[in-house]
Amino acid sequence: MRGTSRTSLEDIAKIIGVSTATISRCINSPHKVAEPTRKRIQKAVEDLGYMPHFGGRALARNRTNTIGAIIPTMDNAMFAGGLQAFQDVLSSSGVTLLVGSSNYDPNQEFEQIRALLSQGADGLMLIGEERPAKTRKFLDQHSIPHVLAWCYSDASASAVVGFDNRKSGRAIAEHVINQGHTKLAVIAGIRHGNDRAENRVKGIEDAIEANPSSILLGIAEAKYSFESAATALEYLLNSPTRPTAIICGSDVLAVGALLRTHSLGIKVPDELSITGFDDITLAQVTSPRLTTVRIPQKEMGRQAANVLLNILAEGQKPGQLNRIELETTIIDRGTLARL
Amino acid sequence: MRGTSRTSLEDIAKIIGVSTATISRCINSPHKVAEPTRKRIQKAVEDLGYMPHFGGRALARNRTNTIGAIIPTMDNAMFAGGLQAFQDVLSSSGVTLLVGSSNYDPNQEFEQIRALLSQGADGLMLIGEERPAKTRKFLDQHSIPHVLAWCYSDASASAVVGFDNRKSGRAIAEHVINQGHTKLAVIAGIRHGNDRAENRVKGIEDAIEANPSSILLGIAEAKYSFESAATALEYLLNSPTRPTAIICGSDVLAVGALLRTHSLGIKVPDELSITGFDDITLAQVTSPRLTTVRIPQKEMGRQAANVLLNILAEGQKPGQLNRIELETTIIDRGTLARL
DNA sequence: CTGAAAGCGCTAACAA
DNA sequence: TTGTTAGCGCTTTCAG
Repeated sequence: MRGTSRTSLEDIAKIIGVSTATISRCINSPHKVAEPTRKRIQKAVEDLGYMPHFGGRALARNRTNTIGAIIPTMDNAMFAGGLQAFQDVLSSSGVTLLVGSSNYDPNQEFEQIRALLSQGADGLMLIGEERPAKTRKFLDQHSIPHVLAWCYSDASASAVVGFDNRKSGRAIAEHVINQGHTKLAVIAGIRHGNDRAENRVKGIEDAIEANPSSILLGIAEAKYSFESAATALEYLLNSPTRPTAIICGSDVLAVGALLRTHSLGIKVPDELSITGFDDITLAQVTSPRLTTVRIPQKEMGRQAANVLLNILAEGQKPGQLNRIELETTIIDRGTLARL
Repeated sequence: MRGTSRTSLEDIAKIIGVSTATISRCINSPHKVAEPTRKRIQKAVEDLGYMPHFGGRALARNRTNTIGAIIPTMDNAMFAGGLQAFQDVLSSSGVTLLVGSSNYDPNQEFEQIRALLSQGADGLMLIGEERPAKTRKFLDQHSIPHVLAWCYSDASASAVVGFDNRKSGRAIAEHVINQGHTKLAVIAGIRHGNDRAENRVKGIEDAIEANPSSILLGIAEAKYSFESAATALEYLLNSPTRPTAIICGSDVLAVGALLRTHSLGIKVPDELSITGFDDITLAQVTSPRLTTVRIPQKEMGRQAANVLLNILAEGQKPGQLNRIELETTIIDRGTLARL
């Protein structure tokens, strides 16, 4: 129902008696317009609150200065920081960000991709590497400029800015083992269709394999909710041999588990160690505060934006590698005991 | 650099030998096209991965099925839940959501409004009531359909779906007073340009005024960060008379204060009570868990979406009131002592 | 430095 | 049921 009264270039043109071309020029490259004309135009534009019509512009220019990002969820703070940084960089380059969320569902992700492209997104930021062939083919077929974040692989055909989940999983597990733990268990996110969750577990398995004294007593998958993690914890505690450390695939899982230990009267870390992954705000707030793996969210967002802007500006040079690997760091706080 | 190979209606038209109009029809109202033609078209569309060009469509239809939302920050979980709910409703009506963030800055908000409208947003969701005359005039002048959330006022000229911050501020303060506290202090968010923060404080003042036995020892403003809240806490604790309860304008502030009490060796709630506002995840996780005011985020998001879709569909009827007031609830957990 | 005019891809009358 | 056609608002040659 809008458009009833939208001011168009032509309206302004009529009012101040110049051609639409001149006004367009004045808006896009002011220096190409004579000083007095420019002044007049700028005043009119200001007074009328003129905004260029996006559709018209998109049509004429064949690009939109818009980038889409699809994250699995907005519900917890997981992706918020990275997205904010991503957005900040884009804004300062005059690019608008469209955000979609997929709810961790590959089909929804595909639909969102279509929607955002249809909305005119010039490029995309996607989370993680794994997606159905259908989606990959689609991106490929239309040669959609895109960058993957929250993951890293040398083999990626796409531009990628992130960290190696497997390596990080291995690092935290080794750290736990180095503290003297041998009986380990894992609470992982749902791995199906989620390479981050999957690879973190693989990394943990790598570490255990490399340290024959340690054993993996069990892996429980849980949705990213406190309740679900708590259930997983109880399940793991009920195994014949009780683990001394539980490595969690995310902070939300770790905190869910930790909260349940409180109500179960289990002392962390004295009786049980718990580690997280992500280092979201939550991790600083629990008692004891959570030992976890810090992901360089902000950095990732910033760099991903730069890489994508770069691809958009220069085109994806065939030989060019757009892969940036960032490091994660283990943040030692209070939930991991030295045995 | 896209568009090199975008498939257009015309491409398809040529290939299968029908007019662009028929294809357009087939996409927008399939029943208006004969079965066999439809099949052929649908196959071609599928095969070629055709996506309608948003700009062209926007231009021809003069609307975009896109709605914009501008929230103060994506950085903490404050608005995430509401936004997710908002988005869910929109998606199921085939409307795309554009998200912008203003960083609590009225000027940035204004710029974002322009950007989103320029992007073709048919309507907007904005947080809070207070904004510069310039912004209000702009919305008015262009008669932009919009809904305000996170606030409520009978007097609002705009559609509004939210809760009365002042009333809620009063409610939590009265609750604290009813627990026997008389010496109160407040850690508020930055009130300038933020009516939610402002009104919460006003509500607290209302309660104190209505209960002459209680006194307000101080108000400290803090940015929404732990560190900043911690500083505010120390400031308040250093006043000649020490408060027994600190009412905070948000959970982030309350948790920041609470964490500092830990390092200060002050026992909460025995030596000091603290209350929050929002009931974000954080509040369930601290020790003790935070007594706070729950905001019906999801409900607010859902209803705001419905109101806005309704306005868009029917036009803003002059006499019609689009105001929905939701209730907040006090969640009693462990940081408020009975004296 | 400015204007005229040709589209960009799509939809919506209107005709056939 | 389908095709023809005239724009939607903007940018961009190309002339002047």
